[in-house]
Amino acid sequence: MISPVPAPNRIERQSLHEEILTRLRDRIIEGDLAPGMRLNEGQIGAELGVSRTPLREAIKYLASEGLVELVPTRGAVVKKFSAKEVRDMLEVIRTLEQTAALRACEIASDDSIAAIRALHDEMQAAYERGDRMRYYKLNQEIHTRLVALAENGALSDVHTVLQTRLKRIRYVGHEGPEKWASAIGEHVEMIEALEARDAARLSEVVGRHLTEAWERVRESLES
Amino acid sequence: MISPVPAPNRIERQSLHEEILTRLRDRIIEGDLAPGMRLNEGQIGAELGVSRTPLREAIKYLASEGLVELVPTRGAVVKKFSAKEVRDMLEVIRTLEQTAALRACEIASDDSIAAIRALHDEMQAAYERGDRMRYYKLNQEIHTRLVALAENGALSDVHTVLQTRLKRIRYVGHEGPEKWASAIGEHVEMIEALEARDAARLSEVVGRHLTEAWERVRESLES
DNA sequence: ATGAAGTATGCTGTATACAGAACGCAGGTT
DNA sequence: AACCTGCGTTCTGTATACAGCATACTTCAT
Repeated sequence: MISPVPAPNRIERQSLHEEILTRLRDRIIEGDLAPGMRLNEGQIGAELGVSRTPLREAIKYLASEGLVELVPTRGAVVKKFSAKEVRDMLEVIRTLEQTAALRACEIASDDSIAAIRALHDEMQAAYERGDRMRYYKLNQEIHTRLVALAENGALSDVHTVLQTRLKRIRYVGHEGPEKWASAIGEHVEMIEALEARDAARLSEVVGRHLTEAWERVRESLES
Repeated sequence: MISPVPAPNRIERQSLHEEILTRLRDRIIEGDLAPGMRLNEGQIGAELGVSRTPLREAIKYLASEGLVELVPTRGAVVKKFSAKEVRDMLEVIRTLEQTAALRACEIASDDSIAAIRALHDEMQAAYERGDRMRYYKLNQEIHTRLVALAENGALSDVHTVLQTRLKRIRYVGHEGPEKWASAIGEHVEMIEALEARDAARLSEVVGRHLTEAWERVRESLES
């Protein structure tokens, strides 16, 4: 049972469809709404304690983000990604992060790099504690921050969209501690290259990191 | 006055919000809905002859595409892009097209390249006729096709989104026949490099083409 | 027993109705 | 004259109502 939205909880004057949007995204990423599953508007609306109108608006937004697919007269279905689609997305992400890496080495301030280093240390700590969720979130955050260093809004936008589409899959793909370890090693290299402003090396490591990411998730996908 | 949607016109079983989506996109690109303009749901709904419900759904979709911005309790506003934002988008597009170019030289079939050549010839003809709209549409189509050659759905997706965001601006930027001419020249080079499967050259030309594109539009933007 | 046709139910797609917030205007006060 | 204040209008945000399509089930015929 999902707890309904408490009325005066949304102090931020956040509109309801926006809150629903976040909730649906989370439920998809967590796998509560599994790929291929049809979204029954009546049922989900009841679970969330909202009417179908703002719910439908949130679904349309998710459709544009690529997390659900709209099937005419049959509503929305949680998007199911093929192995090729995942690989394609990772390839685009690699290109985007490499582009960001080049620019980051030119313009990134010491402080912003230090902030990423701090996140990395925290991530490593989470790894050693075995705190999977925290590790995972920090991992994503580091990649987001790296792209942000390029100070290109459009670049961050498209990167975020693709990262969001893959969140569910990569979350599953990081099961098994041995997979965490290799990812950590690559991250260490990334931070070092960044601190040295070594664009070529950073680009190389980022590329390798995402190739490895593909290897980590590929087995969890049927072609 | 905008002609309302004829009821049985949508034979394709296309849902109404989808049709509205296309219409709104077109009106934004054509400048009928100018940047910064608020979208009055009542008024636009009346003009299109539809109720607010599907209209709002279409607006949410446009928001996710980045063509409009949602302001809480104040509805949607047509997104206004700064010079930097435009430049950033063009830079990402350049990266994407270069990535596509590399892959395209590896896997593109003769037929698919010939198809692009045909589009180019048609575009040149439109140029010589002075048919601006046709020229413009073929120009966009050629770029879309080039990216499609890479056979990477995610790549095409994000490219399309960015291209759509810039459509209005690039349309305006192509005013003045002298600007057409330079763009045509670059296109000729692109096709030749593609036919020769010369990835390095193609990537270089694509990069130059988009740098030029920035020069063509920059003056029409205030910083 | 199996297949086809008709019916019944549930869900989506769209319209309408209602509540609440923001903006404008008028009138009064300093 | 400028500014504050209160009211009214207009618009957004959400809920509800209704129509039409799709699917599943039942029933009948072969």
